Amino acid sequence: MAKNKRTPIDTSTEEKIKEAARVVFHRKGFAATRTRDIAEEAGINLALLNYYFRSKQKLFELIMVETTVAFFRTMDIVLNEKNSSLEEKVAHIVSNYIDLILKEPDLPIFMLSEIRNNPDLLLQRLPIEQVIMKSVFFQQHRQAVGEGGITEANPLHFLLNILGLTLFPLIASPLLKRVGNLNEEDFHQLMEERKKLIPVWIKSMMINSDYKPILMDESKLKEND
Amino acid sequence: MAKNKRTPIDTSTEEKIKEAARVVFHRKGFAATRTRDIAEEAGINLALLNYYFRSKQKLFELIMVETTVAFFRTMDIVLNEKNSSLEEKVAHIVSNYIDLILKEPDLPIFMLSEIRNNPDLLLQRLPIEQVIMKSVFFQQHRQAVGEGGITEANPLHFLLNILGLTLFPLIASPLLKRVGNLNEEDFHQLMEERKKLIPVWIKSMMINSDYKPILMDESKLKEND
DNA sequence: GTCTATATACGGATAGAC
DNA sequence: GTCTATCCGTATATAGAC
Repeated sequence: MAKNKRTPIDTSTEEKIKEAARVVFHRKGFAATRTRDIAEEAGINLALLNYYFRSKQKLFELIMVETTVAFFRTMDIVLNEKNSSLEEKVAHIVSNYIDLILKEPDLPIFMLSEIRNNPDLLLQRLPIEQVIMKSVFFQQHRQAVGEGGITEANPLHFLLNILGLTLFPLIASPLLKRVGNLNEEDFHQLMEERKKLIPVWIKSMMINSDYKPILMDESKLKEND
Repeated sequence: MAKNKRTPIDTSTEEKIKEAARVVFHRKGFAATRTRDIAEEAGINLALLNYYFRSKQKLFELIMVETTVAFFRTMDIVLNEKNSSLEEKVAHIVSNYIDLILKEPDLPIFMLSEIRNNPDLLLQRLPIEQVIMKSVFFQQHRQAVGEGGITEANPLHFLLNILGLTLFPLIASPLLKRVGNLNEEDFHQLMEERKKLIPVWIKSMMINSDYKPILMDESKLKEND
């Protein structure tokens, strides 16, 4: 905050290269990306890339970390909302991820590919485990299970189901468009439908139909800001 | 069949290279794979690769086509079973894909990555659309919708839900293992659980609970062998 | 900071001996 | 068919002028 002296619209060369690198790396992955592609995308000279970032590898790691953090922040924010019910959180996760990935279609495959190539390097340092397993979301899940409101005790199944229903069509979108003969417009509409449908499906598959929404935060969770 | 004169256990050099190429391409993708990696994996000399397959590109396309065909054959066989109900087909799809991908963990990300890099080349020629949209599975779905047995009229949602619940945990397995602190054994067990759970979930989320299983083939489908 | 020119390394592919 | 040695294009990275 204190030393943030960048221009409001940060169109500096360094920032242009970073943005271009993000786009190209996301689209083609590390190995298939040439530094020339990035320079061209950024509209700058190739030598400047090394001037600012030393190497392709260093630039990539920078992008990779930023991307991963951003991806999990989307989840972190929703999973730890203080004033929403479990059902509301489900709807938020679905909606936020659909919006995010419709805007950044290359994000999931990029992350999954590159994490696979470097499983430890990226995952060992980030506190993903903490963020998810100790989240308000999981606390609420545990509480609902205790009260007989949820039929499946393993919270991983619960989260996997939400993410599977939400992310899989986005991940497999090239195939889906081909199989269903959908253009971009149709595909977006299908995903908008799923924003409404998935929370309903999750409810009927995992939440007892006669369970009263007493799984509000008020009862158990303290707001310690 | 007629000209199949290969040795029973085909351990020929050509076959060794192909198998090695399959493994390495699946693990690292086209761009990150060096022909030297394949040669090493196969335990043969680098020059032999070009002797048998002319180029890295040609070898890759061979592997890619074989992989894609095999992947969709798994779906094709189940989707067009003549003597199974819709619910049975759901269970078969889930079980078959879980078994397949536990054995070949790199398959999904490999296919999705490479299809993305070359959307037309691979998908335009294969009759994926026909296989899926005109399958017995989809006919049965349509019939069940007509009889009020299924609540969601769009068959794409139906198939996406099955595949999303099944494939997403497999696709995201490195992340899942980290988040849930699962070793390989735990992970396999989780997927075995899902073999049983997913068909039940699908039933409760998309199939009317009081729907009689009259959606058998006998009534409508002809066996025209 | 930004450019041109170039050094250096790496990977795909082939020549030619065996 | 299989090997060794090598060629050659391409991509990363740097030197050095401006």
